[in-house]
Amino acid sequence: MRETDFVSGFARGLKVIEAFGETRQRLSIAEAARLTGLDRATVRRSLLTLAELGYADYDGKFFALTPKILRLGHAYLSATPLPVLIQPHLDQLSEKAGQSASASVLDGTEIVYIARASQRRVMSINLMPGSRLPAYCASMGRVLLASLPDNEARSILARTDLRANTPNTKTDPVELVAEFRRVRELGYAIIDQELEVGLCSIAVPVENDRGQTVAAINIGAPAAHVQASEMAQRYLPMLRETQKTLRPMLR
Amino acid sequence: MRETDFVSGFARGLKVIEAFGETRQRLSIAEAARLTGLDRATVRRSLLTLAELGYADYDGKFFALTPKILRLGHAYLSATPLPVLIQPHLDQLSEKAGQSASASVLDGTEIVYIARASQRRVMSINLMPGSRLPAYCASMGRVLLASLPDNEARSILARTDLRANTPNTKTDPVELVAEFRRVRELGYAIIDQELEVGLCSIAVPVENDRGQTVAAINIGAPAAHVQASEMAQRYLPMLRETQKTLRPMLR
DNA sequence: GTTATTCTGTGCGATATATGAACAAATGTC
DNA sequence: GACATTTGTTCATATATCGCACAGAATAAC
Repeated sequence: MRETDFVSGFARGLKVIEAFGETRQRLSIAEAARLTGLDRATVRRSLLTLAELGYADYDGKFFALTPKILRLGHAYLSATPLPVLIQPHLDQLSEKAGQSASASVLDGTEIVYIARASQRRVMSINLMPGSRLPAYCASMGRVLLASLPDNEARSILARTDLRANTPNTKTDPVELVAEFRRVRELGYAIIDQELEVGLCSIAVPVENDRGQTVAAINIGAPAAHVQASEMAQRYLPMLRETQKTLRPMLR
Repeated sequence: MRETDFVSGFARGLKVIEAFGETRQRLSIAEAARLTGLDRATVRRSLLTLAELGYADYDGKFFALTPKILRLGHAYLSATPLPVLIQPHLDQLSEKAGQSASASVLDGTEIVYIARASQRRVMSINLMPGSRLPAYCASMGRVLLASLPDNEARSILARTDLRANTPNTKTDPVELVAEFRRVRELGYAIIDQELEVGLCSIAVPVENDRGQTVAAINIGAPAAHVQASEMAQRYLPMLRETQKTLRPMLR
C-alpha cells in the first residue's frame, strides 16, 4: 500500500470515537486530544464532524456519542452471517441450560462478544455484543487460542498483559500453551473462576463445514451453583449439539 | 461551524462503513462506491485505511468488516450509562416474564436497541443491540414518540415511510398521533401484530429522576401464546416495577 | 481579586488528500 | 476469440486538512 492510499483524517476520527469507550461518555476537546494523542485542533475537527453527522451531541463544551454510532457496529453484526446465524441457537441453548450462553470471536489478544443470550446475571461485569475480555483467561478465549498454531498463540500471549484476576488465574505462558494443547485434544475448555471469583464456564469451538474454527460458544454458571467438575457433564452435550447444528450452516 | 471544521475524509469513511450493513458482508471497491455514491478512488482509500487499521479484511478483491469494528459501537454502549444500567434489569424482567425484554432509544425515525434479554425467539428478524426498527409500528417506538410534543412526533412521521407490514399496521398519521395521546395518558403502548404477524408487545417509558423519557423498555410475546388484550394485565405490573427501579438511578 | 493554568477557537504555511481522466487488467457477452 | 463493459490502479494538480503558534475566554489556585 502506498502512502497516499491511507486517509489519515479517517484513521484519526476512528481513534477519537474509540476514545469515548475508555472513560466517561462525555469528553471535552482537550480530554479527547489527551486520550488520543492527537492535536487539539484535529480532534476538534473530528468531533465537530461527528456532531454534524449526528453521531455525537455537542453542548458547546462536551461531546457525547449518540446511539447513531451503533450503526457502525451494526454494519458488521447484520452484514456478517455469523452473529445472525448463531443468535437463535444461543437463545435455545441458554433456555435449555438455564444459564447464560454467548458467542465470541478473537480480535487481537481479546475475545469480542458477537451474540449473547443471558438467562441471569452471573458476572459483575456486564456483557453485550462488542464487549471484550482478555482471551487467555476466558473459556472461549482458550478455545479460540487453542485453534491457532502454537507459535501464533504464543505470540498473542506475549502481547497480552497476563494478570491474575483471581488466585485461580493461570498466567504462565508455558502452562497456558500446554493448556491449549489439552483443549485442542478434548475439544472444549473449562474455566474455573480464573476471570472472576464465583464464575465457571465451558466453551467449545464453532467450526465451519471445512472444520475451521470461526467462533466459540460458551455457557457460564455461578460456581456456587455448578462445580467446575460438573460443567462438562452438564453442559457439554448441549454445547456439542449446538456446535453440530451450526457446522453445516457456516460458509 | 466553518467549512474547515469538517473532516470530509472522516465523513466519507463512516459512510463506507455503513454501506456494509445494507447488503452482504463482502464489498468490492466498485460496489462500495455505488452504495455510497462516492468516487471509486476515494472509496478505495477509505477501504484500504480500514484494512490497514484492522477494521476490515481484504483478500485483494473483496473487503469485509472485522469484529474490531464493534469497538466503535462499544465505545457508546460502555461509555453511556443507560445500556449498562438497564441490562441487568432486563435480564431479571425477561426471566420473570418468561419472554424477551428489550430497551431502546429513538434515533431519527427509528428505534435503536441498546440492550436486550432474549428468552426465546419470537420474531423472524433477529434483534441485538444496534438493531433498528421503524418507530411508528413498534411498542417502544410508540412510547418514545408519545413522549415528544405532537408537532415533533408529526414531523418524524412525515419523514417516515409508513408502510403496512401487516393488515394490523396503523399507517394514518392522524390516527397515529391520536394513538400517541392515548399512550401518553395511559403510560404504556401495546402493539398487536403491527410489525409482524404473530407478535405482540407492550412497552413503557424509562424516565430519569426529572421525569424526562430517556428510553423505553418492552416485553414481546407470541400472539399465539398471549392475546394482545392480556398483555397489560400480565406484563404491565412488572414493567412498571422495573420502570420505578430505574428512575432514581438515572442522571 | 489577581495570577496562573488550562482550554477553545482561528489564521497560516506546509503537507496531505480528492478528483476525474487515463490506462491496464479482468470480466462478461456474443 | 474478439468486442464491449466493468473494475482496479495510477497520475497530475486543484483543493482541503494538519499542526503550530497565538489570542482570548474560562477555570483554577492562591
